[in-house]
Amino acid sequence: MANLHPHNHDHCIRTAIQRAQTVCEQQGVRLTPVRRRVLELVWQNHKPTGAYELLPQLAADGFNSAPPTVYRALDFLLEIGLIHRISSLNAFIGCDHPGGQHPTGFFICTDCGNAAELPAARLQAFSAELEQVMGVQVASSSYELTGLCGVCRLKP
Amino acid sequence: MANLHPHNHDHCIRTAIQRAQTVCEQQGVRLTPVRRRVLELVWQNHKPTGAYELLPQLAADGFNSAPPTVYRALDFLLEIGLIHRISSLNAFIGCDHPGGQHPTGFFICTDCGNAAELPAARLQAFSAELEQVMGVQVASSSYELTGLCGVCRLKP
DNA sequence: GAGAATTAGGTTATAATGTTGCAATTCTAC
DNA sequence: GTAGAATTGCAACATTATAACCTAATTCTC
Ligand SMILES: [Zn+2]
Ligand SMILES: [Zn+2]
Ligand SMILES: [Zn+2]
Ligand SMILES: [Zn+2]
Repeated sequence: MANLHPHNHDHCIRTAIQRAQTVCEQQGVRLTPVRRRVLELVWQNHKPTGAYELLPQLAADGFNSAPPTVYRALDFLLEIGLIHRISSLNAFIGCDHPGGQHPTGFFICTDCGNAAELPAARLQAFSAELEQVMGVQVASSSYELTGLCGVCRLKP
Repeated sequence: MANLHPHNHDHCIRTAIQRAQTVCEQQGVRLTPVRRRVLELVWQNHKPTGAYELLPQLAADGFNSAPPTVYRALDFLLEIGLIHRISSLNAFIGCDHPGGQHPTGFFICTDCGNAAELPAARLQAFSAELEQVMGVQVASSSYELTGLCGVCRLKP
């Protein structure tokens, strides 16, 4: 929602990094320079970013830049819930409200490319509803929507 | 649901092929031998199937077997809604109720590997709810759940 | 039916995405 | 400081998907 409208994005980045540091301290894991830089790069905008897009950017910053480096950093960030993977795009995006594991859910605008996280509470409720109806036990879920965001709907 | 329990699966396959023929006639497109065989192979069980798994099976049947052949057939079947793509698995699975375009939604059991399509009406309702709440216009959606199915929950 | 237009398939090569295995280094805890 | 764990560097490789270009089959138009 907010992510789909113009805003001070530097604030998004700063907040994301700060939260990441907090989360890492709480969980007793290390936000090393590569991991931190990968997180910043994923947060450079609200568009899902491919792993291979990060390689040259990391290289430009003097970091090692080979697929395993990037994937290890991404796996780490996924593991502790700082980013999500958008599997329909083979891409990654920063999590808006890290701190606890929660279902992956995004709306992605096909016009501007921005993505916004879906309200976790509703996802949770829907997942619970389906568990009931289908008699299954859900362990993880991912909901990916595409279409036009509020801004792009009103463009010429 | 039914797909997750033992059943006469030959019936599933026959039904799927019959429906496919109907859909293709209605839409004025051709269910060629390769396309038909790929559909049968996708329906050989209720587990999502990777494109490259199909190659040797097609070859065994005397069909041409190169990636473009399989991907073209899969693209065709996706296009007219006879199969779905499970992007978290890079795999494909037959559609339970083809005939109209509808959102992709599956529950995949992490123990037995079987997948069952989610109730389309509920997916539709949830998508509409999110459109309202977020002020966006949804064009396509995909919901992928994993966990334990009713059968596997009760195993030792 | 002949010829043009469209659609489908064959073939080769290559792009894009993601992983494995192992050695070298850095960090942590005692 | 030293042992063990975690992290990184590096090279090769595996998997998934597409591009480009051409031939064959089918349908359309006359
Ligand atoms: Zn922002
Ligand atoms: Zn999130
Ligand atoms: Zn069946
Ligand atoms: Zn379906």
